Amino acid sequence: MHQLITIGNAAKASGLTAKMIRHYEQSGLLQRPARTEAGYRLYNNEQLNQLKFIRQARNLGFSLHEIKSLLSLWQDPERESRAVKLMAEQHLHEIETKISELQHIQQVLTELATSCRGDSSPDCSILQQLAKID
Amino acid sequence: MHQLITIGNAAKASGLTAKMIRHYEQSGLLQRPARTEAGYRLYNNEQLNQLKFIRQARNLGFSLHEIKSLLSLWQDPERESRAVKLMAEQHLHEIETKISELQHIQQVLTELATSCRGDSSPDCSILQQLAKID
DNA sequence: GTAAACCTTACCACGATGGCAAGGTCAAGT
DNA sequence: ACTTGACCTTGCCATCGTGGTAAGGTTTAC
Repeated sequence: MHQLITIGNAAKASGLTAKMIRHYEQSGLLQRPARTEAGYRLYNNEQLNQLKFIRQARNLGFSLHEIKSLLSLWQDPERESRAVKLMAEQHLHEIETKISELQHIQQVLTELATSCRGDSSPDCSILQQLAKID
Repeated sequence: MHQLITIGNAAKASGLTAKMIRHYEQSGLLQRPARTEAGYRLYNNEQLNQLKFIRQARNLGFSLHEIKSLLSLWQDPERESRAVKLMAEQHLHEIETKISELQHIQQVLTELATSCRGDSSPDCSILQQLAKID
């Protein structure tokens, strides 16, 4: 099954865009694929799976830098699952930190929005609060 | 009290950096401040309050574009508090959407991290899941 | 044979911030 | 008066991930 597909089809099959695939190659996530005589990129099945892997990891918010490591680990038969788990936990920690920050903002914004009458008068507790000198 | 301060002191007093203050001026958030003969920017008290306002709004995650609107509303005695409240609610909605997205990621990552033994063996359910073809 | 749909590279853009370089200015200490 | 250090100026480049556009070459289908 050494089926080779062009970048547009690889994009469709992976859920990425051709633009992103080229960018990932440029960023060193992917090895340079084969080319036709005319210079068209050709992807085999293994490379397509790598693209899908990247997409899954992107959907979980891993950075390209992190994904580069994850791909290395994936392709390394000598890896220790410890290393992978560590990356997941670190990323999880960042996610949880961001959630906390956003929840704090959510709380403040909710209070502000609630306290503002929101009518045609210029009096606005939101602006008052933003302008407060603390 | 027409006390004029240079950008470094305005930065300290507002909690921004001089770099950011110049950038906000460049982006049209702030009117061009007075200058000394040597070209140093000089900020008065009203402008300092604007800087503090910007910082508060930035801390709530408003974009510079949104802050430009908020500043306009703040300075407009004819404003309707409705407009301000609407902006706050729209921003709140975006925040809540982001929180939901991150919580979904959090859930998946937690499951993944839990399911991986994290030892010296190469077997790793995280990688298996990322590589899954769905 | 031509048109549509694909591919190539090379640029520029976003948004908000940081960094660095090369230079001018001011204030304090000697 | 002179030096030193701390400030200020502008301008450019970098980040991160993605999108756009332009100018051109190639393949496919009719």
